[in-house]
Parts: sequence; C-alpha cells; structure tokens
Amino acid sequence: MTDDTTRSETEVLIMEATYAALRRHGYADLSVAQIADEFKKSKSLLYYHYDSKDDLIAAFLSFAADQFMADIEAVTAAEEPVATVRTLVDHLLTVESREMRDGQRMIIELRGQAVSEPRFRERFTRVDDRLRERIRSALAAGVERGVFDAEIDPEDTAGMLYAALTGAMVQQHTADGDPTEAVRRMIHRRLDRLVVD
Amino acid sequence: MTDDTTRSETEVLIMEATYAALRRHGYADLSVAQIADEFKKSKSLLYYHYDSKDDLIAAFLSFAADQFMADIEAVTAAEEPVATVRTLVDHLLTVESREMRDGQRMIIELRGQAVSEPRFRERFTRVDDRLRERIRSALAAGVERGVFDAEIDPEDTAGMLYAALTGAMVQQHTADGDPTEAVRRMIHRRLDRLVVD
DNA sequence: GTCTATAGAAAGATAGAC
DNA sequence: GTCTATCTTTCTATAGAC
Repeated sequence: MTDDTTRSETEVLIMEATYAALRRHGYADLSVAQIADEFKKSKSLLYYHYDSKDDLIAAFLSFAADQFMADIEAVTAAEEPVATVRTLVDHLLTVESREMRDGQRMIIELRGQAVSEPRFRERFTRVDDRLRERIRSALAAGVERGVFDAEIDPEDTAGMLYAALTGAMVQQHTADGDPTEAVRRMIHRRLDRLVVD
Repeated sequence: MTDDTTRSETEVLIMEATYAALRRHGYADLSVAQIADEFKKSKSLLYYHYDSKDDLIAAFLSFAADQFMADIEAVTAAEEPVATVRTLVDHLLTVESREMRDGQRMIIELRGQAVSEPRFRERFTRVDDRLRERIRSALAAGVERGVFDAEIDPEDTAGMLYAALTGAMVQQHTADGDPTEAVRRMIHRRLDRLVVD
C-alpha cells in the first residue's frame, strides 16, 4: 500500500547518506561526491545501485515520502474527526527540533524542483492527495456524526486548509518572519466555530 | 519606494535574457551560457555587468519582484476593500496564458532556492510582506467602514488568506491536479459571509 | 563596453580489478 | 558488491585585445 519498493540494506544506507548530505548541503549544489562522503562505502557503489544521480534522488524522494506518511499515520491514527484535523495541523506547523526544521527545509527545496522534474512532481502529487484526503474524510465523518456544521463542503474545505498549511510551511522556510502561528490560530478558531455545540 | 536599483539599457536586456533562459530551461540547470544564448551580446559581457552568476540571479529576482509588485499595484489600485481582496485572489490564482504559467513556475522554483540562499529569501520576504499588508489593510479598512464583520482579526486573517494563496500556487505548479479553484471558491464564499448585509 | 579564447575546477559517470 | 583510478563534459570565471 505504501509503495515500498524493496530496499536492500545497502540501499537504505544510501538513502540515509543522501538525507544527511541534503541536510548538510541542500539540494541546489548537491553532488554525488557529497552523498558518498556521508556514506561508509565508495562513490562508484552508488552507481552500482542507481543508474544516475537523478535516479538516486527520485528514489530518495519515495523513501522520504514513505517515512513522512508513516509518521503522519502514526500521529493521527485512531483519533476522532476534530482531533485528527487539529493534530495534523499542529504536526505540520510545528518545528520542534533542528532535525524537523532541516527535514522540512529539504522538502520545500525539493518541492521547488518538482516544477520541472516529473518524477518529483509525481511523488508530491501522491503525498498531497493523501493528506488532503485525510483532512476531507475527517471533516466528512465529523459532519456525518453531527459534530461539524453540515453547511461545510468537506472537499473544498480540505483543499483550502491544506493549501494554507502548505503555504505557511513554504513561507516559513523561504522568507523571514513566521506566518505559522497566525495560520494555526486561524484554523483552530475556525474549527471551534465549526463544532456544533 | 520600489527599490529600483538603476539599471542601464544593457542591464535590462540582460534581465530579459535571464527571464527567457529561465522560462526555457528552468533554474535547476541554468547556465550562464544559456543566458548568453538569449542575449544578443557575448557571455563574458555578463561578467562585466555582474560579478558572478549568483549576483546576476539575485539582481534578476529584484527585477522580477519589481515587475510583479507593479503589476499587483496596477490591478488593485483604487478599488474599495472587498474588491481589492477579490481582485488580488483572482489575479494570483488565475493562469490565463502560457506566459503567466511560466512566470509563476519560475517564481515557485526560485522560491525553493530561498531556503538556502539568503539573498533570495530577502526578496521573497519583501514581496510577502507587501502582499500580506495589502490584504490586511483592505480588511482593516473594510471593518472600519462597516462592510466587514468586526469580529475578524485583519492581521491573522490576512496571514491565513495569503498562506492559502501561496500554498495553492505552489501545489498547482509542483503536483498534478489543480487546487486553485477550490481555494478561490472558499475565499470568495468566506468574503460573502464576512460582508455585513 | 564588448569581444574571442581559454584557463581551471568540478561534476557525472565508467572501466576494470578484486 | 565493492573498490580505485580516470575519462569526459560542462561550467564558472578571467585574460587580454579592440
């Protein structure tokens, strides 16, 4: 279900080295040599496992997407509708550690590349669809159970919320000043009002 | 006010060549040679006018930001509060020509680079601040004149709206499926409700 | 200001041994 | 599967003439 292409032990090590290299250098001027530097074994071994640099990065994006989605599923599993949305919002907008910050920065930078890299775009499409659907289904379930105002359109509302989350993350990492708190407040306030007392 | 560094005729030609090269090749593997190819004069002349490639690109980003903001000001000039926000939303979410699409893609791609390029980040900070402020002041003016519900917090609301706009644009150009219509509908609907009858 | 020519560095990728 | 060594291309940037 998670499209986990089977990854050998070495391949997992390569993915981790790629992660480390991306954290350290960013994507813009990431070289295969830099990835190899984060890797116990040799540079040419990377070419044994992947046909090209682009191939390797595309594989990494799948790897990262798998990890990210598993993380999300774990956090929001088995919560009721309102809590699911709130948790998701807080999870996406919170940067508690340097590791999380670097991880998000990496994603934002790679996302920019998806403009012209079809393989990247494909992975982001997948993640977007799943997150949006997660919000939509929570909203729909809420309406069905009578906890949310029946006036809302779960599809559009989910699209709007997820766009706001994406935009806040992008702005946070590509401009000074942090818009995430305003967005978080607005969404929680909105949820308060949507809940039928 | 617009921080227009004075640009010589040749420099404007270089900016236009850079724009053409970015449209054609994207930022990811843009070379100075490719910029020169869109330019009547020689490659080395680029280095006479700019110290380095990064310098040239940073200058281009200022140039593009100036154009973009002038465009926005022109479209929203002298409109009343509600119309200003509606026009801004439609303007940012509408892609009517190939030129507009390419322009937006270019911005999104460059924005990804702002993660690790301080000079890029600085430019995006400026544009973000101005657009957010434009929305905020329109909302505040609307409240003051009694056309908007006095309950809203113009600052946070502007942050939320602008985040949604940014997110919709980013998603539109970095994933398949177009979330802009949902976001546009939601915002206009929201504005309908905010207007005190 | 503008050109041609090229230096110098770095990158992606492969050859071939073990 | 993994290594070392290296080929080849491409790129940024400069030198030096006009």
